[in-house]
Amino acid sequence: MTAAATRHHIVEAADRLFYERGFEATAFADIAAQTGLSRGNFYYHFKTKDEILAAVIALRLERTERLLARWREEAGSPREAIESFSQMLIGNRTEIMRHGCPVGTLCAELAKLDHRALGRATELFYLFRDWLAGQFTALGRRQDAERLALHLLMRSQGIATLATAFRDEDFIRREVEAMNGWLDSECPDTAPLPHP
Amino acid sequence: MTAAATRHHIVEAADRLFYERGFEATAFADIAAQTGLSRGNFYYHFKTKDEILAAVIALRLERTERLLARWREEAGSPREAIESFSQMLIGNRTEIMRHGCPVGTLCAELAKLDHRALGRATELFYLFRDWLAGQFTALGRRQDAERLALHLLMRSQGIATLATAFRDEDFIRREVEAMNGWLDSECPDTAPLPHP
DNA sequence: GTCTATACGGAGATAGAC
DNA sequence: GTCTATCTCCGTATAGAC
Repeated sequence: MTAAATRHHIVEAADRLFYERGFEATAFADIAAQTGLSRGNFYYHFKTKDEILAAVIALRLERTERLLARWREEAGSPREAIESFSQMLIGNRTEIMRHGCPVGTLCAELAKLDHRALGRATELFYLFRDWLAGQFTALGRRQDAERLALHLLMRSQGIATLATAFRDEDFIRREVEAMNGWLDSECPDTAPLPHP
Repeated sequence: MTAAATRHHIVEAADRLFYERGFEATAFADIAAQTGLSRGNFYYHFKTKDEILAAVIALRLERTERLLARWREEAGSPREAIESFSQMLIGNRTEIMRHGCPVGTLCAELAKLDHRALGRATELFYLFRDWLAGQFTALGRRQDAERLALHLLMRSQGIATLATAFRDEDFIRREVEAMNGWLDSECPDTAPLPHP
């Protein structure tokens, strides 16, 4: 295996563990168990645990950019693109009920740790915000596109947090419905036709 | 100092530190520094760190019950009582921007740790939910009181999470306004009169 | 009740063989 | 590049003096 491949392997395992258990609670031993590598080997690829965190955030940023690009390509309209966002909560409901939103929980943990990487992690939110704002702009809401985008982000975070505490799948579905209803009321001309 | 007083002193310090830094990231040494007690002394009052956590959650449950009772007493109407809830986000904005919501971030951390105390921590959410549902019932919305209550809780969590990541006070104020606007639309007959 | 001293394990990190 | 062995520090928890 090449160095780059091993490195990527480590980052992928860390990515999942940081999400499932949290950054601090994840030990090198956990990553070692996941990857089948020895602890000592990590230090050939990363000098510190913080460097692994930085690589994980970079990976998430790349993936998020690709995801958003795909949503835009596959959507027939900005409205449909936005609904890809809200549908994500349903598609990922199992993981969300167990570990919350990967972005929100990482930022929350880093904020408490007063960790220097918080700013970088917040970039993940900015990606979603700017992408959503772009869709609202395309819907003719250029003036308040950012406000609308942040409102959707806010709702997604609230849904994820409560879903984790309550472990309630119906709650997620109901609130995603309400989110789409809010979209209808804000952008009525884009609302999908009701079923006949 | 009596044993009960010392115990309470420990729990209060742990309460603050668990909120500010998180449960796992808080060490006995931190609590010792806060209280002026020695590490060894803790074990006279609590057998394990988990017992301190249980005591912290119990303290928060008591305090929350008292807070909700006070809100109800001081409010001139159920609608005013509900607005005490949304106003809390503004009153506590500084702490929220630094450490998030004490309830949401604790539940999120315990969920990731797969900690047995998660259920007990979730009781904090249930207190707010049931209290809010009670206000909606008093407003004549008995049928969907719980749904409305969870929606408000959801928004409070989303606001807190984004406020922590973005460190944006204006965002909080704007979303609290939107929250009150949502209240107006759901319970129009209770809406306060617009300023003349 | 509170202290000091200490056990014990696990964390991140390093050194050097292969 | 990857391993094993090891270092050091810090975490929770215990023992026992006062």
